[in-house]
Parts: sequence; C-alpha cells; structure tokens
Amino acid sequence: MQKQPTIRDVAQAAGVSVAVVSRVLNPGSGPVAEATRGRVNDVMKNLGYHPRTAARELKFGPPTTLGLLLADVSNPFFARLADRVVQEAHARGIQVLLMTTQEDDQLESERLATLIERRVSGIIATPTGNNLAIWKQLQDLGTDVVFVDRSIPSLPEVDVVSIDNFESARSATALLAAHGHRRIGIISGPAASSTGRDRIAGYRQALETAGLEQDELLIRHAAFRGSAGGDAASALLSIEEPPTALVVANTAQVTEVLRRLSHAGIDIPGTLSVIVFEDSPWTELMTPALTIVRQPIDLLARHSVQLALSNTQGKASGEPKIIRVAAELVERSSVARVHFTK
Amino acid sequence: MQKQPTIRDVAQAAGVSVAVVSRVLNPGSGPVAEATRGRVNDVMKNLGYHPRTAARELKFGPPTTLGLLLADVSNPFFARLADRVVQEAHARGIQVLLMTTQEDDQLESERLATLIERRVSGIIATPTGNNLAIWKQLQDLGTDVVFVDRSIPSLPEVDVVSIDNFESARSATALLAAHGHRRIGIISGPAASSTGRDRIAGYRQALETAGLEQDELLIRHAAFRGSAGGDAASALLSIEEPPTALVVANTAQVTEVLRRLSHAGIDIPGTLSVIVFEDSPWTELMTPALTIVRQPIDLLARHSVQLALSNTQGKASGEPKIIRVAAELVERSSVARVHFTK
DNA sequence: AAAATAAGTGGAACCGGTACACTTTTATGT
DNA sequence: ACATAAAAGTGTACCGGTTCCACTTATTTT
Repeated sequence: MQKQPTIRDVAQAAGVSVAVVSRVLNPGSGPVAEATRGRVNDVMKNLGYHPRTAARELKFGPPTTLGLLLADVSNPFFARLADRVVQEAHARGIQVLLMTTQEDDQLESERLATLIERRVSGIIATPTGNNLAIWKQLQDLGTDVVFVDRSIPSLPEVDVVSIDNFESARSATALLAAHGHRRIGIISGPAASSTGRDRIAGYRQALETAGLEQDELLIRHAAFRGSAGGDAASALLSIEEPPTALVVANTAQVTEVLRRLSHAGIDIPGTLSVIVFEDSPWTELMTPALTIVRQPIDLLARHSVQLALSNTQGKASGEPKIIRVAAELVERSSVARVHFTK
Repeated sequence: MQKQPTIRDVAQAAGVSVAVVSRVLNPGSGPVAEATRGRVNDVMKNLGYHPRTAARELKFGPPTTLGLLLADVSNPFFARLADRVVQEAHARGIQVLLMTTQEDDQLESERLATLIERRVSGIIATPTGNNLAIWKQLQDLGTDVVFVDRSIPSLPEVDVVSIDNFESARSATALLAAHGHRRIGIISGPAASSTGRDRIAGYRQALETAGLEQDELLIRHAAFRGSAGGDAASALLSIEEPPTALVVANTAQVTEVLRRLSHAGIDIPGTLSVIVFEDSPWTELMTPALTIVRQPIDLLARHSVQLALSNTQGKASGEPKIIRVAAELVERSSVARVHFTK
C-alpha cells in the first residue's frame, strides 16, 4: 500500500512549483510551456498521481455531485430512472450519490442531512411528502431541488418533472369505457400523494365524460410499500357489484395486484380487463400481454438532470419549472369488450 | 440564498474557539463543559450550520463513501443489488456513489479514475474483465475492491462475492435430466466471463453425471447487452435436433429469450421446458409460472459491503476472500416430463 | 497549604488543492 | 540594440474542518 503522492510531490519531482502543476491539471487556468507540461504529465503518470476531489471541492462548492434520493431502487420504475439519471449525469461529468428512503420520512431526513453536509449541487428526489422544513432549507442554501414523479403541493417553488398523471389515468379509463365497461375500478397511490390524487382526478373526469356513475367503492388507495395493492384488489373484487375493468395506477403495487388476481383465479381479460401503469419488458410476456401506460423514463431523467444542474450552470431562473411529459397508452391484450351479462 | 456558516462563524457566535466547536462536533475527541456544549449546539441550530464533508475528508481518507460500479441498473438483478447495497451501507453510515459501465471497458476506466480521485474507501463492482492495470492500482492504493457476481481470474487477489454458479447450473440441469430430458440447451454469458464459464462447467457436470451426450451446438454464449439472447434462442431452436429443455443462465438476457420464444409460438413447457436465472416477482405471474434459480441478493449485498469496508474497519486480512453463497432452485411450472416422441 | 492532577479552552499548524500577485525569462517591434 | 510586452514560472494565502500542544483554572492528594 503506497503512500498517496500529493501535488507537492509531483512539483518537486518535476522540478517546478505547485502552481504550475495545478495549471497542468486545469488547462486554461494559466500558461504552461509545452515542454514543462509534458514533463509534469510524465511525472504524474510515473507517480500514479490523482488529484483529490475533496481538496478541490474545499474551495468551491462542488458542481460535481448530484444527490439522487429515491424511494426504492428495487422498483423497476425507479431502477430505470436511476440508470438513466446516472447516464445523463455522467455525460456531463457529474457523479451521483444514490440514497433510498424506503418511503420513510425519518430516513429521508437523515439522507437529506448527509446531502447538505456534502454540499451537493443538486438533488433529484421522490419526496415522501414530509420534511417540509428541510426541503425549504435546501433551497435557501442554493441547492437545486427537483422532484420527480411526485410533488409536494405545499412546496410550490420546487421544480417538478413527472408524467401527466391526470391525462394518463383519464385516457386509460376512457379506453375501458369505450370498450363498454361501466364498473371501472382504480387502485392508485396514497391519497396524500400528488400522483395518487392526479390520477384519481383523471379517472373521475373520464367517467364523467362517459356519463358513468362514480362509485367511491371502486376507488382504492394503496400505500407504496408492502402488500397494500393486493389487499386493495381483493377488496375491490369482493364488493357487491364488482368491477369488470381495473386500472392499476400505483406503479409500485402492480405486481402485488397481479399476483392477487392470479391467485384468485381471475380470468384476464375475460372476467376482468386490466390496464397497468408499468413499462417493464415482462408486461409483454404475460398471458395475456398487458395493456400498459408507458412512462417515458428517458425524458424524465433528462429533464431532471437538466433542472438539477440549471442553477449551477448559471441558467438560474425565477419561476419554478413544472415539466409534464406525456405518457403513452400501449394497447395489448388485457382489455376486452365487456360481457353484457345482464 | 444564504451564505453558508462555517465553523468559525459558529465559534464566534458562541464566544468560544473553533477547537471547542470541533470537539462538540466530534464527541470523544476532547473535553467540553456541559454548559458550553449546549450553547454551541444552540448556535449551530440557529445558524443552520452543517459541517462540510469535503473539509473533513481532507485530513483523512474518507471511510464514508463507497463506490458501486454496476453494468446496468435497469437490469432488475443489479437494481435489487443496488437497493440492498445502499441500505447496508446506510446502516453503517456510509454513502454510495453509483456508477454504471454499460459493459463498456472504456467507460469503466473513466469511472474508476473518478473513484480514485474521490479516494473512496471501497468499491463494489461487476467488472467488464478489462482494465486490469487500474484494478491493480486501486488495490495498491489501499482501496478495498470487491467483485460481485463475476470475477476476473487474472486478478486472484481481489475479493469476490457471488452465487455458486457451478452448482446452480448443475442442479438446474440435473432437474431437467431427472425429468427425462436428453437434449438440454443452455444460454449463458460470454465465454470470457467467469460467470458464463462456471455455469457451463456445472451444466457439463450434470450431463456427465446423467450419462447424457454433450453437444456443443446446445451451448450458446450471449453477450450481456442487446438482443444476443434472443438470437441464441432462435439459433438453438433451428438446429437439426433441437433441445426439449433450456437453461437460461444469462440473467441479463432472460426477457429477451422469453420474448423470442413467445414470438416463435413455442409452448412452455409442452414443447420446451425452461429454467431461468432470474428472481423477479413477475416470473411467478407468467403462464406458466417459471421455474427459477433464485439468487440471494440480500446475502450478496451484505457480504459485499462488509468486505468493501473490512480494511477500513481494521479487519485487514491477508488472503483474498472468496464468498460463494448458495442459490435456490425454485420449482414452479415451466418444467415438464419429456415427450417420448421417438 | 503546597504540590500534583485533571478539566476546559485557545492558538496555530496542517490536510491538498486553487488562484492571485508578483518576478523572471523569452519573444516582438522598430 | 533596446524598450516593451507577452509568456512562463514562483510564493503564498486561503478553503473549512481536525488535532496537537500549551495554557489557565478547578479539584485532589498528602
């Protein structure tokens, strides 16, 4: 285990001052003779010298790190978002510190404290909905905060990137209505989440347009974690006049819901037509292939990273940005015309 | 946007020296009167003071950051690994810098350079197989390197955590043989990857034990990325005497293979029995439910983090550690007894 | 009561880079 | 050839923490 060489070691070995080495390290920061530059570079290579980021960051806040605070990376949606965010960031020479909250606001506040101490330049997050004071503090500190997929209404000054939840749920519901379904159920995120509320609103709008009766029994909120989705599905199926179609608008709970339907022996789409908010390759492999709402994760990632670095890159803006990208309804085989049993 | 308070601001506001504030910050580093401690804490709270990690890291290498270098987080296996690694790390107060290589050794070398500059204390990685010199340098620098899921044979001094690839493939193949299959195909990772080789070796062992003929046509290597898996599947099905059973031992390509089989209208398990290395919830939702090899991701993550921090935590060891955890064969419905058509 | 010990605090060097102000060398113009 | 400007290089303060050491005051010990 070698001792790590410092800039002074390099300077001495190359017979120049540290200032010159620093200039070689940061081209454009000052003149260096070609010959000297070559010599210094050689020495650095020989010594295996690598400048320490920590030392560099001490002088200026680092526009070199970004915090990515997600609920749960084992959820494919977040996993793919993470993948794209990391790629986008790397393309800009930025590193990503990944943290997870497990939807726990206590954990969230701890993670945020760490991010503050690291003085990250930006944070991309799926907020739990609490810790309002900390989010505000972050912004006051000049950190670019971007909420992705969800928002917190009481923090209107934070940038938000998400799909158009209202329109996505509306069009999915409308498709079912167009297939003749009159009892359409929906399982969405917690009522406290912006995502959940917007999707329910879109759902209601579609019902209204189609002239269908709204039945609160058909609307279920399920927590993001645990088996809440499965329970919601069971509950929906056991009501007096069960739905003939179902929109699963809680991404995190899609597999839970499907598992429950499968165990209950429900025939899709014979007994129940289904549309899910989930765009993983396996949805196409199912029997039947699932009709899905596809979220353009690439766009979400690109916009998020851009916003999270916008202030840093001088493009400071007055107004908070709200970016809504359109989701795509992909029709496959899990939606059927309704059986007119009565 | 406030100016960030420093330790000196706190010291002044509290009417003490910076040394005292530092002691309050690091309990155990020296005596502080109870009254003083309280006053300093109050001031810190009022000023919204947070010590800068960068400054702290300048004095000692940071045992506070870990690099996680994965091929691709959109692959559910890696995603869940990332999730668990992050949780394990957080439980120890460690942060995780997430990077992806897309299996590209050029990108890998760039990411590694960044990790060196950051002086991370440990790296958990799925190596591409190249960049040998850099990996060696990392170790010389005292960074704890842990390869997870794969290894590089020419770097025997690096710790490795993986499932028992040989045994997993052996038992999967043996199960198929026990169901009467005599033509068993396998799609595995690149021949250059340790994972691919070990799994093939286990496969051969099972065939030998069962007294079955080995046919090189039944063994296919598929790259981790792209549509290689699908092509391998098509190729397998079009040989003169096609297999009646298939082990898909390349985790990254499982969905590609299944998609191709599905499009080809192959009946599973009627025409083809299938076992896949993939432990996502959806494998149970398929029709038929897939027989899988389940990788104990929790264990992989826990051991990886432990090893990646072992030197840091003083538990330096002479010998490189090789940890193999057992994978579990979960029998479901995608394996049938062979049809004796001849 | 004097001496030894412990507790609480402050001063300043240090970590490894960056950048400003400054000096020395080389090139340019007439 | 000489003045002058541009290029190359140096010294050093600084970023924001940590820590060693010296110093003062309070508490014990004999």
